[in-house]
Amino acid sequence: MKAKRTTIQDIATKTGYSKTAVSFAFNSPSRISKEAVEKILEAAKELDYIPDPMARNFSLGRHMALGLLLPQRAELSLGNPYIHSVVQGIAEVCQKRGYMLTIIPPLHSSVTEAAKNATVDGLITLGVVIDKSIRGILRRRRMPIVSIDGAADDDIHSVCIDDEGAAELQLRKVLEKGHRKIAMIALPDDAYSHSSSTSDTVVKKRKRGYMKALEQYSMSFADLITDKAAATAEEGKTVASAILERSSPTCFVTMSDAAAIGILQILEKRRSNISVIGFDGLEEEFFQNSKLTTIYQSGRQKGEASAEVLFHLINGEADTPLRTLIPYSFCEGTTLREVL
Amino acid sequence: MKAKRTTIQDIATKTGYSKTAVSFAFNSPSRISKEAVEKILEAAKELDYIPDPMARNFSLGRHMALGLLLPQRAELSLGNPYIHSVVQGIAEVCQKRGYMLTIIPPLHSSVTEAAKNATVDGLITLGVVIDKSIRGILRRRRMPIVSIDGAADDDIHSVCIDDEGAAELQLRKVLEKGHRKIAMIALPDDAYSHSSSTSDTVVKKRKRGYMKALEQYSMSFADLITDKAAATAEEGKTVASAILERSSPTCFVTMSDAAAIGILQILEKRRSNISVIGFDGLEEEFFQNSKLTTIYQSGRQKGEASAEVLFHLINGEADTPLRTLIPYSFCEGTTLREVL
DNA sequence: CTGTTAGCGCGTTCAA
DNA sequence: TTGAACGCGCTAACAG
Repeated sequence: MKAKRTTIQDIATKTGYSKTAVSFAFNSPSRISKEAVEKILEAAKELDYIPDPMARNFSLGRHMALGLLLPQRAELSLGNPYIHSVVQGIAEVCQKRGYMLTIIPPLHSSVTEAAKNATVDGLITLGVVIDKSIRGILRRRRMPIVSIDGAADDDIHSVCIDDEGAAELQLRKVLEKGHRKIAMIALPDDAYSHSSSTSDTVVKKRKRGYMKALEQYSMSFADLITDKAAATAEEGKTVASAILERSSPTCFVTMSDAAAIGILQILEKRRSNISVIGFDGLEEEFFQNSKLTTIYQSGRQKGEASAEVLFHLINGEADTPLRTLIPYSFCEGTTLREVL
Repeated sequence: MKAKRTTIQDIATKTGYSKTAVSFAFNSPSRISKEAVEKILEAAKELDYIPDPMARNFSLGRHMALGLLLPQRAELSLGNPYIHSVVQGIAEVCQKRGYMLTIIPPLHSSVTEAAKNATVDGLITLGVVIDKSIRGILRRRRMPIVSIDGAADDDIHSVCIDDEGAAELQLRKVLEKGHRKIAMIALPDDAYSHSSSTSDTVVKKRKRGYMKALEQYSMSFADLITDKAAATAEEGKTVASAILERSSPTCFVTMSDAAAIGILQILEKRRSNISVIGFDGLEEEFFQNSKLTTIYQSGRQKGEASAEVLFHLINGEADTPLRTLIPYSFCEGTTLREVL
């Protein structure tokens, strides 16, 4: 039926050389005579031969690809501009090294299944996803992994910011502006991983930071209106509407810009001038138009750093740092106002 | 040195069954006795065995991955939010089918090389990249391809909008508002592909649309200030600065929001209220904060449609439409003002 | 230095 | 339920 691809054997047969010779002609031309190389390459051209990269990689025991394990459904994960900037960072480093970047959505809703079937040389995870079963699989598959924003209480290589410090800064800015009726919108902690309940997650770290800030004003969590929202505008809207039903904060503090943007939309609709401060920060260019006050962390830098670390691990370099810290900064916008 | 992964052979040896039996235990348990399945799976657990997905895919002649061929360096491609939404759309469909999405940056700056080495079941391209050499490679590799925003004068499956109509609409809106001193910022046409010079590219189609709109006002291209900019904020800034040096348009018309945003930044800095209209449209949520007036096309829909078509091709379905048309719409913002 | 033989990698599948 | 072949290219070891 369908004509078969030409293989290395076809070229060998056609030229009268051996498969080995053909392989050499492509990969180490110096290993055989100039004449042979020429003949072989010519025959290859005639027969439309291209070595199959899959067979090649299989033979060489590699994939030439890094994998990014999405913690949730693709719509949710990739809908977050922060995650997008991480993807960008990883892709840049991959490109530099001649690698591809494989985005791996949960398989049958299971990150574990996805990890089993990933055909890549190493994995990067986003958020808290590395539970025991996944670690087991990766160990068995001898697949290196780097975690971005993962729990920090284990021996997995990770890249993150000082979440505690960043959160403290975020809330302190709010308190400095005089806000006292504050709605605190956290990220759901254990959305993906159960093991996270005992791990030191990003959310927990940030809460410690909030606590520190509160203490400086002799306040505690009990003085806040608290709720949760995943990092999507949709959830931000929902939670903002719910909160405004039952109370009237002067400021919303969120753990993601995505949620903050949803909240802003609700506020705009109501012509309310309640303050909002987000977390993440969009990349430079697209920043300016949205004047959201936020804590900026560079997803791109995180992506780059994690890919860099992962390549170290893949190449078996020993001196790879277990933790990589990325800087953060307060980014002034127009959505955090002084309380009069 | 490093302990080897356990293979199917290890399980076979340990249980006394054959490789075949082990394979069946995993893939079609009904083919062998219940007892055998149990023993084998238990042994597999003990020995920490997981079938190697690469070997599996190799054997089955597939990859379980779709590829997205980036037309330019990753920073540029992925920096464009429109492209990001395309990625999102593709990823969603991949997820639904249990596939991965492999992002393939140009290899050694060559898209052709990247196409040679892509280990995927099919490719999606963005913009004009399918020149002769790439087509040859894909033909030899028997790799199906779908082109988004590609030239439409060939036999490659493609997904696009009615660019001519959309461009006409865009410029007509501008003319209706009374603008006559218009700066038209096109996309560079043949940035990636030389063959495009004879193909009916997106840029050419849009120019025909502009022409139609101009004719309705008895104008021609000669009445416009024209220039080019790639789809990045950076290039938008550069070109805006250059144009403002030598002339004073009342409106900038661009072929990408990315460039439009750069232009807006320059105008804001100058406190100028020159109008701007873009092309692409950011996804819903993140739209509202940037009030850019633009022609909206859903990158996500394009991504979904192209992946859907590609899966049809991979599965050898015959009834696959050669052209898929996605809708577009005018999106009112605040950056296109009436000329007094 | 040029070229070949043979076997590997790992799971799948046909014929028995 | 199994042995052997297969997919496709790479490479150690060896011969001239």
